[in-house]
Amino acid sequence: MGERVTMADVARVAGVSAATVSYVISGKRPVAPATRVAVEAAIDELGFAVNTAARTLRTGRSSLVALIVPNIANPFFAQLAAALQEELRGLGMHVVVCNTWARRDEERALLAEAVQQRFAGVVVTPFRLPAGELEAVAAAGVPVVVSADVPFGRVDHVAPEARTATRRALEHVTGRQRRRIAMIAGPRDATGGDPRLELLRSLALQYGAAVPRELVVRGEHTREAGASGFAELMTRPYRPDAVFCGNDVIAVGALDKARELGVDVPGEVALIGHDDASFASLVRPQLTTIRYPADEVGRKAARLLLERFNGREVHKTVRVQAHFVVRASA
Amino acid sequence: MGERVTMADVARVAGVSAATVSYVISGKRPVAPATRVAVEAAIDELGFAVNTAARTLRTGRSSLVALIVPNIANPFFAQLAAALQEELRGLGMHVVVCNTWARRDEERALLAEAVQQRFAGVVVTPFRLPAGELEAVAAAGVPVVVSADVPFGRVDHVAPEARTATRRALEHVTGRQRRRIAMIAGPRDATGGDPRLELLRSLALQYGAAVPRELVVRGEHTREAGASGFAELMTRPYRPDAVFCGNDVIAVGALDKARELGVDVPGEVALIGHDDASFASLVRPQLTTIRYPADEVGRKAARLLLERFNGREVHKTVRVQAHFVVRASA
DNA sequence: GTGAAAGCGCTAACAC
DNA sequence: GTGTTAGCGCTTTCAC
Repeated sequence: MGERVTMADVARVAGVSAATVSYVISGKRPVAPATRVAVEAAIDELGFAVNTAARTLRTGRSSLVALIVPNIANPFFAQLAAALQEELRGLGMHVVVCNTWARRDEERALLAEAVQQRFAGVVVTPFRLPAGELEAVAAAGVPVVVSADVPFGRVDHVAPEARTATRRALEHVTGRQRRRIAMIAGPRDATGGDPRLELLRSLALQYGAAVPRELVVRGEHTREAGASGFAELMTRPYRPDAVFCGNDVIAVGALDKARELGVDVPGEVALIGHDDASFASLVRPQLTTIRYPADEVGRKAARLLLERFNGREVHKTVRVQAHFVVRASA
Repeated sequence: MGERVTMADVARVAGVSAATVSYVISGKRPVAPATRVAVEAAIDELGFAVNTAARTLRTGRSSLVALIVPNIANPFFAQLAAALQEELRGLGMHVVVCNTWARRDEERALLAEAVQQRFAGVVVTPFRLPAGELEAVAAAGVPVVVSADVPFGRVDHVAPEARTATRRALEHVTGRQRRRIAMIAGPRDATGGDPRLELLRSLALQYGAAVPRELVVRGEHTREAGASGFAELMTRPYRPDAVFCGNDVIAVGALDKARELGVDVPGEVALIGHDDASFASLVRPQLTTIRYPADEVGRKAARLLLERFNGREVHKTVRVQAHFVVRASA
């Protein structure tokens, strides 16, 4: 079982040279039908599979795609990973998962490694990385797809189209006479600021609502931060009647705290998340949220990577549609 | 930025041979302190990193560990992945995620690939794979760690110790005068049968309860299967007053259906899951469940792999403790 | 304690 | 349409 089968073996059995075997597999130059058949038969007979290490060494291009995200245990990223892997699998490429824990040094180190090992590509959701550094990775020849609300330099980008969904959310909330809107946002030092907050703010005025500075609290994307953020908001003299959250994990934390404090959701305070992580429909009350389709992001990221492999040079942005999902929390 | 730095470059700068650079890095033979310092300085100066493709080609051993699971989007496996990656990261190893969708052919194909590409190791939760096939992988020289309730041949094994937790669950349930115990179990054709069901059954009698054949329904590990399984149970003339579920995903589906049917949980029917997936404390009522510590499984699997790298030959089983977690559903 | 050199398996010029 | 060959960057004998 430990016997390595090489192209040389296949070549011998098929009565051709190793080069021809290589060309049959890659299709990079024409091969006579009869030769092709013989080679394919030999491949099957011997159970040959290309040694990717040798190929990588020779071509300077590995078959690995790094998925660099804050935390793969966040269901949003887990689902993205599944979709990406699914899409890449047919091409013989593998997805390597890398958690950054939202730390800049980890983001940087992982990216550097992707360059050094000549990864086939990188799909990244940067969090604290300076925007320019992704361009450097792309310039070094590693295709980069960023999955984020805002662009990170001139690299391929899967971007949500969230304007309409956010409008719907505001319509929904203001239609129920809620005007004092708060947000439990991400940390202040996240690269690219907080586009979800900015979008909400810029749109709120049109609906006769506002997100005043004193109703914005910040923290990590954790349940704990959601809980303490919500608690803080409830102490404000100008108390919010609707609370948006940077993502669903935060929203669940807020829900925890609301229950603890005896604050009725959505009676007293409407609560709205972002992402539609798998658990959003599991919590009670079920989470009203702005859905970002993780699996579509994964598929589109794979698509962008493929185009790069096929020679595209100019960077490109593709959009995925966000949707306002009304459940019970608002 | 695209400039490759090789050992030869480092050797030139340090004024030694490439072999010495290699030995400094690997520590496989003694190097004079002065030489070591010079080499390390050169490595830092040039920002050298070993080319893993070349190393893999030469040594016949890659730095990749495959995580082969039914679905990485299941929070249990996502958490396992995070822990595994965390643990392996310091050793310069990477985790490749592979979804099998619980299909035997995928399990087989992924395993075969791990052998062909000489992966450093494999962590697998088999589902429909014949037990013997894992031994074949191990025999081919790829360290295998199986994460499953029961052994899959003579390979390393991270096994839950669930007896005590299951006893506690039975005590809890029977202490509340519930004796008609049902289970929504996994599919019949899963390899290794259904150890969770068997354990429950073998213990139930000691608590004056029983899990009669007509109160066992089966399906995939999905929310839908949980819902339809629960619906089916509710039509039984001998209606259960406690329902155990093969995992928490199933339990959530059962909860969905209970709500739909107006069945009070835990009033009419107690509901108990397995795993303690992250969402278990999110659903309402919060899920009472038998917790399997995913992150500990990930860490221990990494540990077992390391021991193999360091030369252990005999297979080994390590245990992780399951715990009965009482929440609101039972 | 260190170096020289072979070779892992593949791809891509360069022949013919 | 096919073969020959060099060499990717590393590890590891073998030699000193």
